[in-house]
Amino acid sequence: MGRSPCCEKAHTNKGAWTKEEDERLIAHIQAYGEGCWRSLPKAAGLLRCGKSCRLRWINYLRPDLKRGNFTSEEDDLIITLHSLLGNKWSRMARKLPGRTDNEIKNHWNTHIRRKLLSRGIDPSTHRPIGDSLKEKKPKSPTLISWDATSTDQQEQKKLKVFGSLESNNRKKIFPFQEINNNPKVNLELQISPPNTQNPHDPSLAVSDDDFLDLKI
DNA sequence: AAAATATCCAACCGCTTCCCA
DNA sequence: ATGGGAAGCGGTTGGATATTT
Repeated sequence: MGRSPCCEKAHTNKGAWTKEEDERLIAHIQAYGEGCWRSLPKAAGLLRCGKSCRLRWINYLRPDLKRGNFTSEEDDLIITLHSLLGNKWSRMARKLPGRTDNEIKNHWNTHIRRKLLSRGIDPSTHRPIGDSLKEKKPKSPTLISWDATSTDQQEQKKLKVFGSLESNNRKKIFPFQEINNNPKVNLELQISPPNTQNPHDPSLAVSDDDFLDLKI
């Protein structure tokens, strides 16, 4: 007794979308808006599962998508966000307007991971590979550091970021100390895990999104 | 020029979370 | 409080394209 499938799979198309399918989906969403993905395919005259329609729209057809190559600033932001969030691609996408979670995930796996590895940095821990092997458990607060030395400009600049939360008095404090103005190169982050729950007053809970409301 | 291999990324799958009756 | 359906999310796959041999 499994769960009922999200859609009738017997008569649905799979694989790459055709131009006509794209046009149908765009026309339908322009007319009726997003949402109700389960019923959308039938209403739009598409032989697709609702999930597939949603994905196609979000990852490819949405008019606000940026597309094209990632800038080095976007790369840096992704690295920073990944060090804070891990593989929370959709959360990262919220901080990168015009980019989708899928796009960021693919870019991470194909470009950024390799870039970090070539610099001797473990992409999952953001620590030098040697350190990652030596230390099994990071102490709290977690220190994340990496060397992103720019070889072309021979810049040696550092940004230190200190984040902290104060839940007792309804204040969130993020004293970010920028030692230099260029976050592209040697970057060290010191973070503490967000205090997402206060047993005494749930209204004081701070979301990870609040914690990440950084100006990087 | 052809075959083999590597890379990229759109799309799928299945699990989790959210929401509402 | 709870169960079920819908949406969201992240890991993975597979096909198209690029590069190398």
